[in-house]
Parts: sequence; C-alpha cells; structure tokens
Amino acid sequence: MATATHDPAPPAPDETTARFLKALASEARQRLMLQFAGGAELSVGEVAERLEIGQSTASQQLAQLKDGGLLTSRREAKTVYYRADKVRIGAALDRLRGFLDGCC
Amino acid sequence: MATATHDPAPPAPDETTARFLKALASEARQRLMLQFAGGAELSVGEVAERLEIGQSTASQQLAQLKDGGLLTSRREAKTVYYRADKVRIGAALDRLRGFLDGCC
DNA sequence: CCACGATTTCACGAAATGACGATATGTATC
DNA sequence: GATACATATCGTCATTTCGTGAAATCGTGG
Repeated sequence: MATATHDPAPPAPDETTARFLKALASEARQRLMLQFAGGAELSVGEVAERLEIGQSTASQQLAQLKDGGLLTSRREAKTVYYRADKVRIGAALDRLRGFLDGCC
Repeated sequence: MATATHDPAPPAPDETTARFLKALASEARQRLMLQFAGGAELSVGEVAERLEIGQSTASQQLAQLKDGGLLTSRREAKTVYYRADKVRIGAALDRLRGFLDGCC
C-alpha cells in the first residue's frame, strides 16, 4: 500500500521546495542573497555589518537560507564563511518548475 | 558617475517577483494551486468546498495568488472563475532565475 | 426597485515570523 | 585550563500572516 492513514493530501511540493520558497519569500533574505553575487564568500559578521543588522539576526537568516538550499557554509578557524550554492539553487528551480508544470 | 560610497542599485527582485514568491511560500496556497491542475477552472465556492476552508478564506487566498501572477479570474454572471495563468507563471520563473543568476 | 446568490471586504483572535540583546558554544592561542 | 574572538542559540517583544464569521458589494432576474 502506498499511503496508510488517509490520503486526501495531493502531491504538494516536497518539503525541500517548500523550504526553498519560504527562505526566498522575504525581502530581508533577498537582500542577504544579493551580497553573494559573483560567488562572493562572506562571514556572518561581514554580512551583518554590510546590511547593518544585528549579528544574531544575520546568523539566523543565513541559517534559514542554508536550510532552504541557497547557501553553503564552510568553517575556517573561528570564522564561518557562507556562499551561494549554485547546484542546489538550480535543482530547486527545476523542482519548482516541475511543480508549477504539474499544477497548471 | 554612478555611486562611490557603498551600494548603488541593489538589483533586488522586482516587486512583481517578490509578490510571486510570497504568494507561493504558503503551504495553504500551494494546496490551492494544485486544484487548478490540468487547466481546471474553478469558482471561489468550489475551491472553498474542495479544501474545506471558509469561503472568505478562499477568496482572500485566491486574490493573493492572482496578485502574485499565478491565477487569472473571469466573471460569468454572479460567479467568478479562477484558473492558472501559464504565461505569467512562466515569466515569473524566468525573472526568478534571472535574479538568482545575478546573485550567485 | 428589490431580492437572491456569489464574492469581496472588514474586524477580530490565534499562530507564525522577524529582529534584538544576552548568553552559550566552539576554536585557536597562550 | 583560561582567554579572546566568531558564531550559534535562547528569551522576549513587535509585527505580520492565517483563518473565521459578519457585514458590505456586485451582478442578475423578477
């Protein structure tokens, strides 16, 4: 059997795509993404300083973007560097297109 | 000269793309979109009944999806029919890809 | 014009989100 | 181990979003 309990739930976009959309559906996080243009690699502190936001705010938003598949992080000594994840971004766009193709 | 100090024109996603993302970044509205698979045309009341949500809720969510460029509406007598807007959806996806290309 | 059916708008409480300061965790150096 | 620095997590508050029922609006037919 495919699904057990009750299956009125249509094929909603997978959890991964949903997190991708939520991560990007915020003006603040869109501004954050722009900092990574051209493959730039930035630390949490640099992002916070550039955008003039609190350090904890930057950390949380970066984490959410990472969770949404838009960023990757790398640790070098005390500093954590983030950069855009082209591969997963492309995959997310493909899944999104697939969902929208399937629903219209 | 353009700008010297810090940041000229952050090529943030245009207002249209932002609304598209916000409209789609909700599980409830994703479920709503699924109702329009295969080019289906549904009235507000039909959507409300199918998803078992209040009629005013359906109306508001449909309006938001329309504002986001995902749906179009057509009035026939007292009834308003919604359907997916393939053209604007495609355009929104292209703009989204453009934004993400430009920022990573 | 009036009544009706369908939709939209409004006002509200409940829940989720966003940002912040304070604190904890982690990493190297002494 | 103690220190200093960078980041992550926690607790809190203001703002926004979500869903609802009541009331207003719109289009149609008598």
